[in-house]
Amino acid sequence: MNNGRFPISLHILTLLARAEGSLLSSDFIAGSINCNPVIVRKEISNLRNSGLVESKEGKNGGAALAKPAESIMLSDIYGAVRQSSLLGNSRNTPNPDCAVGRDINTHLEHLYAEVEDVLVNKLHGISLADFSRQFD
Amino acid sequence: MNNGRFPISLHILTLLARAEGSLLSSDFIAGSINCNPVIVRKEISNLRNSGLVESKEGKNGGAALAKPAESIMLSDIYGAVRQSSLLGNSRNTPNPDCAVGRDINTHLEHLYAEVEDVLVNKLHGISLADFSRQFD
DNA sequence: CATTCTGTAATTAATGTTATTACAGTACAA
DNA sequence: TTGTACTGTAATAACATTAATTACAGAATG
Repeated sequence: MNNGRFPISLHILTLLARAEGSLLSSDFIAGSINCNPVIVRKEISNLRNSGLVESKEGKNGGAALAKPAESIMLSDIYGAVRQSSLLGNSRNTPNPDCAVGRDINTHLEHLYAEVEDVLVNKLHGISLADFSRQFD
Repeated sequence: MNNGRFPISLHILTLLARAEGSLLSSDFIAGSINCNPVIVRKEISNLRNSGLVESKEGKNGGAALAKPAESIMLSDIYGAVRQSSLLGNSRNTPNPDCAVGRDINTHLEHLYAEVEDVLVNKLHGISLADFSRQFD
């Protein structure tokens, strides 16, 4: 994952945590992140699917946390945005006639699972409340 | 890091570990990875700069490990290829007039440093010898 | 019922990554 | 001493991914 989705989602959630329940519009959030509001709405849509955020349409609509910031762990955010393996994958399928090429993807997957496990454990120890408290 | 550099470098090094000192050509290695030999030469050049590999030009040239596979840790490989933060960065600079926007990059950096630390520790516990033994 | 907002699709623009081409230089071996 | 088989590296092109933009239907409010 080397795109901006994790930091953008964390930014959104930090703003929502600090808004303490009042609805924030995608325009306002985009103004803080300095990105396009459609990107914000897409990320909010994703966070909603993960149960972290709820949103309201129409005039005076916007988004708010779906549960207390104390109970949202950074690992939840990571899980919501994760899409590819942490340390990358080669684009081509390795040569099956080579002892290393044949099995490397299996062993890589195993390694990545182990490594991601320690990362997720670490993130599981930090709540959104912890993170957003730093801005006080 | 979401490109293929880590897996490609690990693939190269695994082949070299198993070659036990005999030189492998970039063409041979590229054949196992199934990528372009120039990519292999570039990665080898990078690994050489990190002191993990040595190579010889000219006829019958090629690459070999610069030190025993037992003393090359996966964290060394990670360090050799790492170029961007693990969990990504937003492309735009956030709004400095917003309490969150103003400080989020500082807090993100701090978080990333902590998280990367546990990842590197994990990788530091696995040697290239450990990894390549799996292919026996 | 005009206004302000979300939700989402479709397109374009920007960026990042890998492949390819090209060629100079090195080492070996006949 | 010259042909051959390699590395090293730059420059470019092809491809993939990511973010921005445009467009518009639909929801809630006053």
